Amino acid sequence: MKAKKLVRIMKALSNENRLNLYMEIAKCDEADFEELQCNISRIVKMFRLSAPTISHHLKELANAGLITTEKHGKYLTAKINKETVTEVMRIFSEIDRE
Amino acid sequence: MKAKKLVRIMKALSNENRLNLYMEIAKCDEADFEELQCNISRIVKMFRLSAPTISHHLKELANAGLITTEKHGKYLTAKINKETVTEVMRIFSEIDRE
DNA sequence: CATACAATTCGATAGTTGTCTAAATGTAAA
DNA sequence: TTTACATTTAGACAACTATCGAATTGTATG
Repeated sequence: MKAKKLVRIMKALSNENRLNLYMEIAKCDEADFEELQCNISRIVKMFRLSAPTISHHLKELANAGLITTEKHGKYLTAKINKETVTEVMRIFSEIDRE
Repeated sequence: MKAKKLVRIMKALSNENRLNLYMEIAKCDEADFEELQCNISRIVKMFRLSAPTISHHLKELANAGLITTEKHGKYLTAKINKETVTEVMRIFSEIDRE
């Protein structure tokens, strides 16, 4: 992975609210009924942040390749992009081995 | 690991120069003669950044628990804190599994 | 169609960060 | 002890970011 891409990933996770948002999305992935759980309007209610702010954060997470989003009717759902997780792990595991 | 700690780690790696600095220190760890290789004054010459800026970045990396530094005479050396690497990997591997 | 609600876009603003230069401090060696 | 060099501290400033409220757009449903 290019350094710039990794920077974008790290930057996306370097804000507490955005990191929690990502973690919350990760939790959903675990659950059986994704559509129900990872509904963003539900998340907007959970976090003490305005809808525009959540929308902005989601875009940054998506932009970094950390999540993907899908629109179902008027609702938005998000899920983790595991490929990116794997790539990040590979980088850290190399550092660990050195 | 607490979210706040992870945020500090991510923030430390979210700047391109600081990430490259960290990677460079990781490379040193690989080499046989650490003292020679990871000398910070050498790194200051490598990067197109002033000494104060490098000093500032090193402090942030150290503050996040990503590196440790040691002073040998007038020289400073740095090395990767592998414990932190392991912790970060654990978090990502959990996300990967979900 | 009109209403309600989800999400996004826009524009503003306070706070944070990366970087520098200048000055200070620490340490080795002449 | 003077000099030289490594590093840090302090202070400043431009650029970036997180957040909001208001306005807009999209979509389902009464």
